[in-house]
Amino acid sequence: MGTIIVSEKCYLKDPTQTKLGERIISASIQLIAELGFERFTFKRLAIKISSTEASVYRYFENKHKLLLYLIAWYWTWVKHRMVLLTSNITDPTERLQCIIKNLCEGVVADPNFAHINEVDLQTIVIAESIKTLHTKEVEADVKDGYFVALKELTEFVAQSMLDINPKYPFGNNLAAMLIDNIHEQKFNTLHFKSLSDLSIRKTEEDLQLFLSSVVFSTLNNHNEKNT
Amino acid sequence: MGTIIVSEKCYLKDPTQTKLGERIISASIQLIAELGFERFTFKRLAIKISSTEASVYRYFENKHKLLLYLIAWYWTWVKHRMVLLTSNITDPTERLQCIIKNLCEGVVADPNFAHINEVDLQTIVIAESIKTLHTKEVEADVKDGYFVALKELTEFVAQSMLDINPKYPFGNNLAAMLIDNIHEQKFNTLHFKSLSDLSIRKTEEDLQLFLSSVVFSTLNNHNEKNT
DNA sequence: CTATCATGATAGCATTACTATCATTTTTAA
DNA sequence: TTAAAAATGATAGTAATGCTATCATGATAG
Repeated sequence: MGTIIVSEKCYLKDPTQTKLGERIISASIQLIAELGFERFTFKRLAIKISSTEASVYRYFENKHKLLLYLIAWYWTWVKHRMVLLTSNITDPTERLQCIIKNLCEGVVADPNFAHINEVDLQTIVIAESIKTLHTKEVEADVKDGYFVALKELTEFVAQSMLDINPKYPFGNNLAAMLIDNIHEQKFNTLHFKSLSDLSIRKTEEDLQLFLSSVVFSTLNNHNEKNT
Repeated sequence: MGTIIVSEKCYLKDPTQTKLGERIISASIQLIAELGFERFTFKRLAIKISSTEASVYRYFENKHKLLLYLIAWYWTWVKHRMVLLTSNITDPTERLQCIIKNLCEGVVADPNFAHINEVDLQTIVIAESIKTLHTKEVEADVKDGYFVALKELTEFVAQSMLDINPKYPFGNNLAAMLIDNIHEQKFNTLHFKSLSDLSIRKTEEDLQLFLSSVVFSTLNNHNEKNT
């Protein structure tokens, strides 16, 4: 059993500590993936887990906070695996290749977390995560630490880029672009096909090809200019 | 007086044809920019223009359709200006430079459309446009033509990229990434600073530097591989 | 075995998203 | 000029949503 620790700010009562809490997490992932965040309500969730709205509110202030929790969990989990996966790769280029490959690939269920369906969770992140950022409260939410997981992953990726080209001035932007665009491209390929040339059969392969070419071309080209 | 034609699907009654329609558009731009789309309601809008909820509903089915209308207007306007601006540039590289520059720059009020505040409208597009795509109904909305304006702009940009390198296989993806990422980077620089290295003083200049380096490096690097 | 805590059950309230109806004003066309 | 038609205003109402409050019940921990 692994443990992913999510900022306490997201919840009123830690859902990992009780049976009900685990049911809330498990069912909300299923429901949000199925209905989309707009149609998801605590009422529906309560019915699904044979509990009550009031009980759900004892764990999460509102559905926005619950979504923040799920997405923070996801990025913490992704970053954790990313660090493990790349820890013994010494060549910076090889490491960044590995990072991009893994970000592009669809996740598979992680047996360490029985009550979390990582595949559905990734579906949620692809479709909904941008909505947690694009709010009027985003600055307060950033300050409150709701996005540390995403920030740490971005910093990790940015650092791996700077390992290849220490003089590159926009590491954070390129890393943020990479992480964000993976979802955009996947989303477009699925739902807005005319904006994408990626093959539907091997989307992830093509995506990796596309994005690593963008990233490495940019990093290397800047190198040339400076040497 | 210019004219921007937006898909009829967006409205029940054409807002450009009446005084009340123009007041609805004008005030909704102001209100959404000010409150954000979530807190914006037809009730509030009606009060602002000294009219009634019922009257607003006679023009737009719901606030989602109104947002689709505003965003379609914006992209139609941007593409229109982009085509004009680049029509007499023959050198493909110069043309793409000009496109990127103009996409990165903040807009200024267009005297041709007195009742539309283009600056506020751009604020809305930066903050909210992604939400019109990330819905469960997106495929139906794409089919219904709500996004033709964005699609046409993307195709135009993609074509300009292929003019530089006809063999580049991901023109639509690179163009979509460019258009989308402009907003993401601006948004991050304003509201999630640790994800961005762009200077706050000259964000647009830096953004242009960053994005044109990404785009041209990618296009040229692919060239090298193929020659 | 009792005090505390987690949950369930139920009620209720304010806001939102929308529809319906009818009165009034404005426009248009004979 | 006037009657019909169209646009808007005024008002009401309904269902769903987001959230809070209260009290009962059942588990559990000291």
